[in-house]
Amino acid sequence: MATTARKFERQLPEARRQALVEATLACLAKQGHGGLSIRRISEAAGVSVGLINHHFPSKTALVAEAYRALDNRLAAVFAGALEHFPTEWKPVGRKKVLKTNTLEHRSGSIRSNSALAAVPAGSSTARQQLDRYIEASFSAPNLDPDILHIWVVFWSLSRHTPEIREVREATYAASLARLEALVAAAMREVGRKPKSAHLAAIGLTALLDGLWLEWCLNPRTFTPAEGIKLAKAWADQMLRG
Amino acid sequence: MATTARKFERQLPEARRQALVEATLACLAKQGHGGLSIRRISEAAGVSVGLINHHFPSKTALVAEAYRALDNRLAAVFAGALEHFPTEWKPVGRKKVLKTNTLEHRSGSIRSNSALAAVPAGSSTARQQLDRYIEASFSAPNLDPDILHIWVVFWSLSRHTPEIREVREATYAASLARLEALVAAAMREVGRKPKSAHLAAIGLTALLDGLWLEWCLNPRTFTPAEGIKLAKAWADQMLRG
DNA sequence: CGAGTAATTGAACGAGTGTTCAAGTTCAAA
DNA sequence: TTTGAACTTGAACACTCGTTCAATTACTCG
Repeated sequence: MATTARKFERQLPEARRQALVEATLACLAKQGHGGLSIRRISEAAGVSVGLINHHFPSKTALVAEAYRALDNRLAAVFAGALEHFPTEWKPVGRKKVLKTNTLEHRSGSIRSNSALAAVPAGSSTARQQLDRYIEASFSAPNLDPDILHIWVVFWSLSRHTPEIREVREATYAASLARLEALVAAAMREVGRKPKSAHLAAIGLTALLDGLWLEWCLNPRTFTPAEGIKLAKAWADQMLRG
Repeated sequence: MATTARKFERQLPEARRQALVEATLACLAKQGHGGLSIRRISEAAGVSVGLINHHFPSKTALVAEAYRALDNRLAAVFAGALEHFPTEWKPVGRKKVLKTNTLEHRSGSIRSNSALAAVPAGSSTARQQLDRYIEASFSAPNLDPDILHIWVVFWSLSRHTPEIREVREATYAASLARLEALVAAAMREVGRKPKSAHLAAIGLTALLDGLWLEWCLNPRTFTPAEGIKLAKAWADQMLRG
């Protein structure tokens, strides 16, 4: 009588780890800091409480992994948004037809950041890519209060949890380096020396983070279009000196 | 035999509430989110666990009160920084001697925000006050990683805790209104209509919050002087359009 | 001084925490 | 079909959590 009724399904460690990371992000999005409990996460993943510590040395390690996963996803979305302007040398005088479109993202795949790093000096598209970057910051799937709030929780954890702090340090440095390269390229386009690119990238990141923060806590404060306007105004000023 | 050895000291509810709020902020600064426990706070305040719920209906109410207290303190520091430029009509051509000084603040007193609201249209000091505001953002006692991090914890709580959310909403609105008045006054000084003052104030607040966030998580990213430079560059751009 | 008010204590409660680990189950390889 | 490695379970452990409340203490007022 129903001898084939399995009580659970074995999975490869890699797949299970990924599912647990996904469940962690889901709990975080739904309940914020309060969602970060072994029992809530294991229930969301449909597994028992003991399984988490079989695949991760500690809860903190799982959270750190979730941080990395979310950052990878964000970087992929940005890279995808930038790829819509191919970084070729030939097609220069291209009109900005794509500007008004809502972006479409492949949200799953984790792709290399080569698109940003490969921005050639003097390319006529760097500024357009910068605009793309800004527009992607205020478009789906990034502009989701639940998702944005996850960053706030990670930030609040990073100060007193070394493992989380290390992830934040590394991901921030990588993200800043990519943006700095883009800013430097845009500066060269307008004939400026990219001396201040580093600080300018820090400022733009801070502005975007600050707008994200406010918008996720109260989306009625400003519209996405206004956010884009503010960030582009910053970019303008950046490129003028 | 020492019959006068009191086991505890009675205090007026108001004083005790204030002490508990202070202990809450101290725990928050020292341990972040993990410091928000009845036992830790009561120990820091030197009282028993039961006393908190005698003076506050719930832990959340105490945290909300601590939020309000911290915001009041911040507003007082800003108001104090602005008062160093008296809002008189007479002394116009004043040189900017005070620019390089490190600020001194009276950190305790909670004063009205009339200083900011009273900025007269066409006053020659509005832009200087704006600079003062920015400088105060990156000077003691504001620029303390432990203190700045408290804001991050409050932000992380505000999304899923209605009582905290209400405090954030109210304090943000008030702070934004003050800054907007200052920005509008500075715009009028340079002959611009203050139409965009509201959005500009949102942007400046976001930039400052974003810089605070990054600096408190990793003070090595940029120096306070660089933070001031970035914010003033934003102000410049703001006043040009 | 003696009585009343209320600030304060601290044990107790029930629920939730992350982690451990022996026992059970699945599935691929022999 | 049997073996065995390891993925999975869930009870158990030793906490910590916020809150309650009867008892105690301090101080004021009459």
